[in-house]
Amino acid sequence: MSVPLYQAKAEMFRTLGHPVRIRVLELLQAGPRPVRDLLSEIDVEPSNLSQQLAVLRRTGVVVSFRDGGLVMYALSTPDVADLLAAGRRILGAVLSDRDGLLAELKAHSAADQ
Amino acid sequence: MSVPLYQAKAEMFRTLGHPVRIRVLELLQAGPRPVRDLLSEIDVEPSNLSQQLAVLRRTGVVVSFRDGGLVMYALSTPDVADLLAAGRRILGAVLSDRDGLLAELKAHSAADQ
DNA sequence: ACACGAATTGAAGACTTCTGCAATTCGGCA
DNA sequence: TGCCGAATTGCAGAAGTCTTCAATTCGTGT
Repeated sequence: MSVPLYQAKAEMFRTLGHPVRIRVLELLQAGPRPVRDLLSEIDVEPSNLSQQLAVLRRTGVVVSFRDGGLVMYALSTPDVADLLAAGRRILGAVLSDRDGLLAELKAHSAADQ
Repeated sequence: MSVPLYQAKAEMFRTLGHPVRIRVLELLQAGPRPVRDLLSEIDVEPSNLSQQLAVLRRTGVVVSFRDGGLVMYALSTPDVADLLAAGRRILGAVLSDRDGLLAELKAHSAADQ
C-alpha cells in the first residue's frame, strides 16, 4: 500500500476533525440544505462557515449547487452517515468509564441521528 | 447537543487524520503488536512513532501494556475497524471519477484489511 | 442598469501540530 | 550493580490550521 493512499485516508479523516464541519455533516444527513439554514443552526461567522464548507467540498464529502437565490449543500455519498455512526460508537466505548460526556452522548444519540 | 460533545467527536476524527496513525490502526486490526514491529513496518523515526502513539493513547483508541522487554499496543475497541472500513468506502466513492488513486485502492483493499 | 442579500475569497495574526534531535527512563539480564 | 536495547520525553524550528476582517462575486428582482 502506497504512501499517497495513506495520505488520502488521513486527509479524509482530518476533514471531519472540526466541530463545525462535524455539525454540518450531521445536519446534511437529513437531506440537502441551504447555507442560510446551516448558518442559523450553527452559530459561527458566515465567512467561517464558508471556509469550513470549502474544506468539505475540497475533500469531496459534500457537493454544492444553486437553487434560486440560495446555495445548497448535500452529502456526496450516504456512506458519510456510516462514518459518523462508527465515530459515535467509538466515542461511546472510549468514554464509557471516563468523564461526564458519556451520559450526554446516550441522552442525545437518538435525536442527533 | 452540546458544543463539548461536538468537540469530542471532532477530536476523535482528528486523531485519525495522520498517515502514520492510520497505518498503526490498520496494523493493529490484526491484533496486538509490539512497538518494535510497528517501527519495522512504518518507516518513521522511533521518536516520531512514539509521539503518534501517544496521540492515539490520549484519545483512547489504543491501549498499551508491557510484555517482557517489549511494549505492546492494541485497539481499545474493535469498533475502530468499522471506522476505517467506512473511511475506505467513502474514499472509494469520492475518488470514483477523479485521479489514479482509485485503481490502487481497489487493487489493495483485500490485502490491506 | 442598479441595488440588494447571499455566499465566497483573500489575507493576516494567533494558535496548534509535526518532525527530528538529544537526553532520559525503564526493564531485563549478565 | 552496571550495561544494553526498547521506548518515551522535552524541546525548537518549520509547517499547517483556525478565525476574523474587509473586499468581492454572483444571481435576483426592480
